[in-house]
Amino acid sequence: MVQHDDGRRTADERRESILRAAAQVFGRRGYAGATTDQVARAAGISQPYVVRLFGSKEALFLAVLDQAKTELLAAFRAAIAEDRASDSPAEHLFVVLGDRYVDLARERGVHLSLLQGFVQGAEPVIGAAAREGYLEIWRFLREEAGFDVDRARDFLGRGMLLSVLLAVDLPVLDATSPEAHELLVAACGPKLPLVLDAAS
Amino acid sequence: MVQHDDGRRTADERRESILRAAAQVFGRRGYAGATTDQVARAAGISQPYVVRLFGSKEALFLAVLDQAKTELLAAFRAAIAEDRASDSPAEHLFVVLGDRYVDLARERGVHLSLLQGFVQGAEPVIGAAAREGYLEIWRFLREEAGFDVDRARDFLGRGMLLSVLLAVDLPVLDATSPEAHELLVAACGPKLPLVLDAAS
DNA sequence: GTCTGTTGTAATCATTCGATTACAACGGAA
DNA sequence: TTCCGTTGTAATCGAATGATTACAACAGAC
Repeated sequence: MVQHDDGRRTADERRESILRAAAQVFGRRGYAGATTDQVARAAGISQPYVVRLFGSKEALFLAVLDQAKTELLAAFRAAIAEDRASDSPAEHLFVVLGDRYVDLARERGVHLSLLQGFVQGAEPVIGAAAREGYLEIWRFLREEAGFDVDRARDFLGRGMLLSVLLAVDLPVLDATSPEAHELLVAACGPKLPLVLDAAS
Repeated sequence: MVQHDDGRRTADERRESILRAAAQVFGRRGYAGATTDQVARAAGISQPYVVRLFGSKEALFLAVLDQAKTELLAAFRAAIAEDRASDSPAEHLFVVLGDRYVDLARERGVHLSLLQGFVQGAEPVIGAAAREGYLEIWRFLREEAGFDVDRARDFLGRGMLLSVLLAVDLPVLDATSPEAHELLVAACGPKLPLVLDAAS
């Protein structure tokens, strides 16, 4: 048209920024609640282009889930590698991985989009992918992290608690509600400030 | 029309059955993913009547959330009353309330609709109600159940874990995946059979 | 029997949203 | 320059959906 294109990117670059934008939008609104147009605006492109680069809204959501799961496991594996290097007590791994999980809150959208996927168990395609992803995380905790059943369960429980607190957006009440603050401290520990300014 | 009405109920009775149906539908599909028509069919009435008896889809969802929270707290308070009657160690309350929480899985929709509410923190009205509900549960654990911060956090973590497992519908993999079974046993304990046939 | 308030639905409306189509602009190769 | 594949959008379509309206059927009061 009138103005020349000064923002041309390769399709792969576009797909990456769409994935980042979609993780935010799906994470906050959920699969059904989010629109491809919201994703498009967040990525700075038009709605039809989002659909064309991923085929469908469902395919985009599956890609978001896969990327979130991949990032999560990559962060965990990196933490294990470091932990193995410095010889620390085996028990320490529980804390180290927990810290990494909280750190991921900075990566807006990882926890939230994963949880939004888990909550879609009734969807035929998405539900199956979400279940498989959940099992993959469980398998990681049991086999690669070496947690026994009880420890893996406790770890997962702590993780689900933090994820739900982020999803319900409890950080917005941190300053005004002492109980909310108490709960957030209990869930995040000393890393609460990090979570709080990631949420704002 | 041709067939005479043989199913007339009072408006309050209708509201109750709509609430039960809506807890199921919203619980499985989520707020945005569920339609008022699906709720209507599940309740055996027409879609416009659902809207008229509750004003709007949003108001219906808020009513579902409130009812689920009320049922949850009522079950907990009943358990505490029984526990206080028989003199049991204070530590035992953690197990007793946990059992009640798992028992609620029989009441299809309580866990799921609550979780679907928590996941809607970005919605202005629903998000605020969900946060308030979450704090109310936390307050209960701290004040009425008398849990210290760590115990309350662990309890809530166990609860969120179970809720997410139900939401992702992991029970459908129990028979075919040993890992899924292991995870379900870890989360439900000996009450797993109860959860499994509630899910089918 | 008639009148009135309650229960309930069929029809329909306006909006939203994912997807499709047609087309434009740019870039590199020949 | 000409051509063609890639990147991108405007316009639009059709289906789904929450809500509204108009109306029907029944129950109880009188």
